[in-house]
Amino acid sequence: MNHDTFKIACANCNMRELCMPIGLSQEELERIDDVIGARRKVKRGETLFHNGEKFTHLYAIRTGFFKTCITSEDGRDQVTGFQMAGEIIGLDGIVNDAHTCDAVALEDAEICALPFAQIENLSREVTSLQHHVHKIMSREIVREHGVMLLLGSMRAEERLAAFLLNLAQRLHSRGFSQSELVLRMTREEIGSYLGLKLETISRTFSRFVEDGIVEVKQRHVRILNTQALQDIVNPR
Amino acid sequence: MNHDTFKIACANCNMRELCMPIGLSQEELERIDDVIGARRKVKRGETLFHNGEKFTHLYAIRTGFFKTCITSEDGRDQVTGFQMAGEIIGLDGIVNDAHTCDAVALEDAEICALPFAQIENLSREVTSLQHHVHKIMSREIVREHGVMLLLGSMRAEERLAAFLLNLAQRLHSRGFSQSELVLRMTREEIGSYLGLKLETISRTFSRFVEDGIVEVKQRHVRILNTQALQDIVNPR
DNA sequence: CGGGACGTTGACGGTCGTCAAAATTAGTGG
DNA sequence: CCACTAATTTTGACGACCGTCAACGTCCCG
Repeated sequence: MNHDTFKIACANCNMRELCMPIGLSQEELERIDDVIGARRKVKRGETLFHNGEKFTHLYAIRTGFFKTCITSEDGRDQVTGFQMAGEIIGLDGIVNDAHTCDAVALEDAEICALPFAQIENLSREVTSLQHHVHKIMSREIVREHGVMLLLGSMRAEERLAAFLLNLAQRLHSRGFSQSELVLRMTREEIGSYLGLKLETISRTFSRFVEDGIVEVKQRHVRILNTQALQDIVNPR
Repeated sequence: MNHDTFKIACANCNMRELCMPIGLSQEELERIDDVIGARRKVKRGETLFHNGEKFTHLYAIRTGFFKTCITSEDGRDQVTGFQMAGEIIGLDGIVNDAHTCDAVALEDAEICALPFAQIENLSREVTSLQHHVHKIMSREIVREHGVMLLLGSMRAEERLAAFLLNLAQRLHSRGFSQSELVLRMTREEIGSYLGLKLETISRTFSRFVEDGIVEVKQRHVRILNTQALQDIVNPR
């Protein structure tokens, strides 16, 4: 491995509360530290893992921003999610010991590689870790249910509004502004995630701007009227 | 509880290979038996659990057919999946200790209630059970990725073709015919799952019949040309 | 400063949703 | 067992929404 690797103790990691169970004892934290193989930098555009690759690790995002996407046999592409600091990716690989999607960094990122076999070992002894792993997987299932609702029953405006609100909320919970966000992905990637074409994304942004709901300057978005976005998602 | 409950040993259950890890020792099988609370009958139209209900059990389907569906605040409805014998439902409830969807029996069914706390306990000791639980959750995540691809990038014909092939394949792996199937759900429920209106489902069925790809008599469907369906899903 | 990736906007057409009516089936109670 | 009602399905006409194609504009990076 000539990757750029390094190591920081979980106890010193500011993402701890997000990716690890809270309420661990000092001893348990140290044991988890042993599990963590290495931190690694991933440059913008590089893939962390790709479809078909053997599954060995989960990855906790320390900094940066990723997309995961699948490609069907006939070349159709679908972004299945955007992930940011504190989130875990690679869960899809467990079932068949191989990843079924690509994880691509949309900006320079740092990740912790977590050897899954060791996570299973340790979670047999540390109950809170075991439960945490179950929760992370369940959370992903629930998130995808939400995406199915969005893709199955919402119109373009509703999808984009829901997308912006979700992104803003996640950034806010990480200490960023809840009204100002920088999109790390292209219009095409947003469209792929939302089941729309890039032109529709662009047009819908323009309509939001006309209506004074957001300001858009390239990938910089400022939400001027959160309530209006919520009303679009949840019309009465 | 005045539910209609009963109990059959896992060792005697013909669904064992589907819902439980293979290669368990006799002793391990017996311990899993202790975990299983009770089998229960669920009549057509009844719900096994519903949105908001406290999460305590996973459910293994022994016989019958279920749908799971979520409802958004403004009343939008989305079927998130159809489940049949051998499949596990309720995984969405883990993350917040409450179910986030309804599970409704589409035909009379029998299920095994699996107290999740006991599953966690036992899977700390039985490695193969632990790994099996992880695989089941990962499989659900991968399945949902597939649905996202379908909802995000396929046209009506492609969605329905993919749906029929998936159903036929799952029934076939359970020993049923791979060309003859009985739909347990309405056109509206198919439409909700596929992100289409019931009229579109009906029309698309009619087109398949015109093209000699399937025979449809109400909910009885006979697939006459599997290859044609595959070509629709995966155009070259 | 120049080229390529990305984004915006317009015109037009197709797919699917909406509304409506009729046909068929399933369910219920007498 | 039959009659009656409710539920489901089919089919048609029409329109809205979004995709397609095309041209142009903008930004970023070497």
